Amino acid sequence: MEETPTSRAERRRRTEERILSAARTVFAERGFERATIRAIASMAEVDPALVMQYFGSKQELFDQAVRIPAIPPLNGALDELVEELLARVVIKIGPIPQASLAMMRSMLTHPEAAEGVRARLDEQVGQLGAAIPARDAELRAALMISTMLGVTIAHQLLDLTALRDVPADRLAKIVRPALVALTGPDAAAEES
Amino acid sequence: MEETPTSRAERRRRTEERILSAARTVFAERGFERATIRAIASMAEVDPALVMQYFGSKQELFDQAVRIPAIPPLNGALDELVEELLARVVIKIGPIPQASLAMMRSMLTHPEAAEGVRARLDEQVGQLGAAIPARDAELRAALMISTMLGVTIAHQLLDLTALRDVPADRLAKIVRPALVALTGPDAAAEES
DNA sequence: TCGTTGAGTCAACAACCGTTGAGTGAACGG
DNA sequence: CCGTTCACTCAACGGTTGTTGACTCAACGA
Repeated sequence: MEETPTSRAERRRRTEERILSAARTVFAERGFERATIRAIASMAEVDPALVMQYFGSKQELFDQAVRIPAIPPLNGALDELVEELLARVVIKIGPIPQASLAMMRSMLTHPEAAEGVRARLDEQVGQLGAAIPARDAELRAALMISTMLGVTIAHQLLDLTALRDVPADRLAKIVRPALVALTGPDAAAEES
Repeated sequence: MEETPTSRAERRRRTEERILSAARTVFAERGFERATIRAIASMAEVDPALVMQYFGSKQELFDQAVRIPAIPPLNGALDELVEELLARVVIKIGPIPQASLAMMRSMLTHPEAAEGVRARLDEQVGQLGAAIPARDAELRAALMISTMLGVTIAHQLLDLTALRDVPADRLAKIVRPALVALTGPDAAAEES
């Protein structure tokens, strides 16, 4: 069973990843302000000073911890985009990356996190808006994103009782028509 | 011009309200953790110690500051309810009470605030669900509330660029069909 | 008029947190 | 084999924050 891999580079790599993992967990459940370097170090079974030595500051640790490997682009036909949105925040109910949860948890109280989320959402709004034919394309896209954001927050972070233990496909089935409705007016309903 | 109203009870009442007002402002824009008693006291032009003397603790100050005078009930026909929801979080664009903003700002990082918001939202979900005929009434109600929550957060707290300076009625016009879609299946679209 | 009450201030304590610098011992390279 | 490097620890500093106790002074009641 796994001999102690006493190799310098290897040990370094492992404890660094252990710290990052602990950081993601603690940031995700407490948010930036309440998360303490000491708690993260303790969970990673490491001295707090080591965290500083590796990452320089709490903010840089946060940045590295929430950095998502790639920004999955958002393009294709409108119907596929709706489905993709649903898949991302509803279907992927368990494996919503802890990095994203950490960012969302902190976005209302930590300015840097707010900026990060805003930038990422703005980007998605742009991509999504490009696929919407209606006037107000960007506005509609922003409202679609806002909707998914609200569902995610209520479900994952606030833990609304009515949303507990609801299978993903039931959520998707109900939310889908709402998203479609946001994509544009399907017929009349236009007046001065 | 307003002679100094040197009456003991009156002075007390006024500075207390000044502190509460400052608390609402600071809590709303910084959240519970980042808001400091000293900052609140400074804004109220009062010594920090006085805040403690009046309210006992930071948490009690928060409780009193975000306590909303009455819980506006939510009942009536379904159409009216949708309109009421829209009115509350979209139309009332300016005068969303600072107390509510303070609670929302803190709800992701401060457990007490989270509990308060959850309780209030659960209550609204119950009231709204009672007016929805479809099966999954409560689930649908929860998703409607979640949608409005998302729009409010994106618009008021995150300040999404696509939602900046958008007149309230334009928002309402686009969001309304989505809310209606969440109230239930209007026709077929039901299979195994 | 005079003792009492209470609004408001000042200085400080205790705890916590991010951060730092010196130090230790084992892996590394020659 | 030995000096160097480097992962890692220990103890502490400095700043901020919630909170407290003693104090001042003007309004109050008799």
